[in-house]
Amino acid sequence: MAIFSKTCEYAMRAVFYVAQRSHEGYRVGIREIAEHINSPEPFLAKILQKLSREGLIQSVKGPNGGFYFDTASLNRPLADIVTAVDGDEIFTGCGLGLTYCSESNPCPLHDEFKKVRNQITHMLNNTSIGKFNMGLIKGKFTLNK
Amino acid sequence: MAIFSKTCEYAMRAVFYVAQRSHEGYRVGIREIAEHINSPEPFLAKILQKLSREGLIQSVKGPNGGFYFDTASLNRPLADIVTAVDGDEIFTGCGLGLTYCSESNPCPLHDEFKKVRNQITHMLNNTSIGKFNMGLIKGKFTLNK
DNA sequence: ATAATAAAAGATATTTTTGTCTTTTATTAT
DNA sequence: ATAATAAAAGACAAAAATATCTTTTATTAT
Repeated sequence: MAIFSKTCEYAMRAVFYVAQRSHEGYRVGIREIAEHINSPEPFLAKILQKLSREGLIQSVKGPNGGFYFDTASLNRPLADIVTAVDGDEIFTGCGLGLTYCSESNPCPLHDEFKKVRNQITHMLNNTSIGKFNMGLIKGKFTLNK
Repeated sequence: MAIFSKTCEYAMRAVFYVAQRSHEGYRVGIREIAEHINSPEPFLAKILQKLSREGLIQSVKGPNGGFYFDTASLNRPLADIVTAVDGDEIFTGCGLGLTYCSESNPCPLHDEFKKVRNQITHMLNNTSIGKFNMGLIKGKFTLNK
């Protein structure tokens, strides 16, 4: 088991790729995205449709259409993508899966697990969708395989 | 999506419960465990069978039988349970699900995600199976719902 | 030895996640 | 207006995770 679902992994990779291409002035078709982030094209399409419906990514149909990010969207935190796709369980859930685990009624792992959750929350809130554009353009980072 | 699989959550809760009862000198039947940690009994049985096969938990069949931990097992880290049940992806996997992500070929989240993984690894390696026995006996912690 | 107990093992079922295919709708260029 | 393009939507399929049921095996107490 990975931390994020496949769906969420694909979403994050796609978002970084589209952000980079947006930064370079392009819109990107679903095929190009899927190829570059190594994901199943029709499945990724579903994911991006969902993000699009929620206004997290922009898209236009037709020739020269595709997905892109406007400036406002580029500045959104990655956390918004994760929440849209996987919900907020990762930010708030109990490590042992206990619904009623809380400060006043803690599970054994509560205190230590809170640190993990906080780290994840910090990571996702402090990473904007466009944060890695330059790094990606310069080939500093990988997004496929 | 939670951090750990349902299977793993049940395993961790069960292990803490059995440890506590072991500490009090009892063996515990699968029904009692399932009731106290609020998990489906036959499914939990499968999980404990697996842990038993790997020698992580002790069991005896027949009257007065059940699951328990010997002293050596009580001192094992929770990480061993997680690994047995969910594998080691949570300790080593890339946040974006990239197989070839590494120090030399990092994904955009690599550095930040490493901190998350380290926190999880630390938590699971520094939590022994028997660590919360007294806290559980004194009612300081919850394991059900 | 026998009966009762409880885990182990095997087979099966359901649900969720992941993945695919087809049709429709919107946009653009001609 | 028409044809070409590309996303949106809907229906469907496969795989994995979760859950259940039945039979077998080992142990204990009588």
